[in-house]
Formats: sequence, C-alpha cells, structure tokens
Amino acid sequence: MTEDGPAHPCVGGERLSATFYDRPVLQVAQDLLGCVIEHDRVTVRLVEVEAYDGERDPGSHAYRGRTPRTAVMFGPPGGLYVYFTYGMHYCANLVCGPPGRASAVLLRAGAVVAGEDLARARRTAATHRTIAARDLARGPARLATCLAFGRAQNGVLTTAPQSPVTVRRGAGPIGTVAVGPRVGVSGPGGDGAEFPWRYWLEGDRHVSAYRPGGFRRTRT
DNA sequence: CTGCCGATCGCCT
DNA sequence: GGCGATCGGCAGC
Repeated sequence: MTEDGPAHPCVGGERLSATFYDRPVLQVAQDLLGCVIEHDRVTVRLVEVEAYDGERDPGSHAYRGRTPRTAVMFGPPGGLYVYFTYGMHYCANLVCGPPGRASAVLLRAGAVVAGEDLARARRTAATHRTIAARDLARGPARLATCLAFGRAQNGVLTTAPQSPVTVRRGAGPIGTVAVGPRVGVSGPGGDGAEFPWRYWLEGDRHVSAYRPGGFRRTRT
C-alpha cells in the first residue's frame, strides 16, 4: 500500500480515516450511508443512520456534559461509542468531529453482506427465533447484536491500523438519500421539526420500520 | 401493515 | 425513583 495521495473515493477496501470523521456530524452521517462496518467475521452495509450533536442537540447523550458513560464521545473522531439501554440492548455510534464536541452518528440499520450465518446465530441466541435476512440488522440494537458489539467494544478507535472494528467505503452506488425525524427521541426537538437528522437509503428494505413520528404515550 | 405493551437495568436527578 | 437513541408478541385491519 502506498501513502501517495488520497484513495479514490469510489474504491472500496480502504479504511475510513480520522479525516473522514473530523467533519460536521451531518456531513459524516450522510457519507456513512453505503459504507460497510466489520467486526468479528460479520460485515454490515449501513443503510440508516442518525446524527447527534453534543452541543446544540438536547437529544444527544452528551448534551448535558461529560459523564463516565458519555466519555467516549468526547474522545477522538472515529471512536466507537457503545451504550446499553432499556436494560437489555446495546447500540453503537461513531464519534465525529470537531474533536471534543461530542457529536456522533447512531448506526440504525444495515444489510448483512458477509458472515450471515454467524449474524443469524447471534440474533437467534438473543431471541430464540428464526430471523429473516432482511431483519438481521434492521434496527440499532439488532445491528449491534449481529456485530457482537457490547461493553468490550466501547471506545474502540476504528481508524487505528490494528482495530478489531473496521469501517470502509462501499463499492456500489447508494442511490437517493432520504432525510427525516429521528426515531425514539423525546423532549425538546423530539418531534423532528428542529432536528431532522435521520438519513436512510430511499427504498432500501433493510431500513428500520419504526415510524419516525412514533409518538410516545405519556402514562396516564 | 399498525398500535399497544411488557421486559429489564444502568443512568442521572 | 423515573425513564430511556429498543425489541418482540400479539391483536386487529
């Protein structure tokens, strides 16, 4: 491999660099669509993501400042932020620039393009059900399960040469990018009017089915 | 397909 | 003590 000049943007196989992540989060989020993420023999092509801005976005875990849980988001771009939620699920984000701003992109859904049998085994072990290929990584916690993401992967720097988690450009065209409200975000801006920061590949069957406007019912 | 609901526990107030 | 950046089962259309 040579160090001369940047890789051609359409060539697959090159790991995304710190430069890729060290840009505004909305830009990084859109550019991640069509990219592939690999860990422990399973590869997923990203078809749906959401952007979170640690400074101006009340929906971000980092909005209220740095805590032990959110520390990774304040670290270098390209870091993997894995968090545990609802008492049973893990979700994964990629940290973006500028450094220290605590912005990140939530990986919401993808298509398993390699290691399908292993991905299915992981999902089956978690659910004790048979899973259709389309549903393997259709949702942030499902995607994390396919890739075997857990506490051990929190803080992994995906741009490091020996990183166990790699993110690369996809090979083919990505088609049309759709934009809309984020899923499951409540509170100020939760309706998506202020932060339409969910991006997905239009028409892709692997995009999660959860309604962007899914209203949370206040308990009566 | 849609809507409703419970599971389950770490995090923050 | 309250509430999630969720998921799967079930009922109903």
